[in-house]
Amino acid sequence: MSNACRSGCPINLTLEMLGDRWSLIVIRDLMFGNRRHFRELLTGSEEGIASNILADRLKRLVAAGLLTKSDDPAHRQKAVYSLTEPAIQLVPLLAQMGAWGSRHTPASPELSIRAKLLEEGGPPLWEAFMDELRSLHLGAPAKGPSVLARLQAAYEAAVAHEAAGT
Amino acid sequence: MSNACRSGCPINLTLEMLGDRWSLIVIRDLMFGNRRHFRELLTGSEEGIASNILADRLKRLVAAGLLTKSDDPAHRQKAVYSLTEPAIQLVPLLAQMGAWGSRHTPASPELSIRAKLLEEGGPPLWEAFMDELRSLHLGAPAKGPSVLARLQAAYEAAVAHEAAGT
DNA sequence: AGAGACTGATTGCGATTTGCAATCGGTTTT
DNA sequence: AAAACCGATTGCAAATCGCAATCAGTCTCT
Repeated sequence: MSNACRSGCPINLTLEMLGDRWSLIVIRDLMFGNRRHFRELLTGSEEGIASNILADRLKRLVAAGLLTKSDDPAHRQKAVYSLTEPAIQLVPLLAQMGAWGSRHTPASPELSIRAKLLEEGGPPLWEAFMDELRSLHLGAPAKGPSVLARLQAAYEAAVAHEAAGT
Repeated sequence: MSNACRSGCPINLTLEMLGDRWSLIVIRDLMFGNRRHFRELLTGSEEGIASNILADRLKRLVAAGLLTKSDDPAHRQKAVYSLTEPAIQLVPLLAQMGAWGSRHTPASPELSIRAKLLEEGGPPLWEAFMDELRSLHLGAPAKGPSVLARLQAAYEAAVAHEAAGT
């Protein structure tokens, strides 16, 4: 993935930075999965990323300025990964990606609930969610009710509804 | 890139389909560069894709239902590649990708003009552009003035302005 | 009709990337 | 002190990438 800088096209440069199979998965888990530590990212997601791949992607994303790495004050051995402002501004991109995937791939209906809610909310909801991420990751003040909790509640309701029979 | 289907998450499935360094470049050129033939895609873009990679991506995108391949009635040897409806619905995703890249990568200012216009236009402009792509690729009737021409004119004006000194 | 250019690919091959398993030294918990 | 946990690192085989050369079929030009 090193840098050849094939062209100055913004779409191309975005692909050079994020266009692989794992980088956006990591960012998705930090963004929607509320995960902060290496181990949470390693075992928490359904996709099963290998530890060396995760280590490599975290290193690259930190180097690219999308994540910061800091020490956990409570546990000296733990590293805490946080989204930076450029990564937080990927919310609209991931929202569109989720919306497209829920419409044009055989995505799980329960997992698509969040994507559809984010899509229906549109830019206003994205902004609220970005504010929330800023407060979670940068210590900025939160302004409204938790978008993350709302998305999660809708997902769990869908799962419960599914489990309770059609 | 074959199919392991790591999870049913819509973001993951979108990445499994499009998350590599070239697939979206090909779609970008079909979408914004008005290219239809293998040779145009091969030599037309700044990034310099290799012919075997292009052949592979075209094959995969056709198999995934994002492109169709048909014979050029004028030149029997030529194949014509067209965007299908699912690919046309990638417009918002590519718009967000361009917007993010123009803000957070060292993208060329001239090449960022189109991305910024698409972003400022928002969903209404995207819809108009998608209608235009449908008319170009599927033979549906066009409804308004050409968005593509407007974007291209803005780009060329920026290049001319740049060439004429600051 | 024949020479040559152009079409969409395909092949060979070396370099890189991927992903799995095992392991590491250090830290915290028991 | 022993065991579990932490964020990685290494070895290795497989897959992928990307460059160059090449291919058979089609079109143009004379």
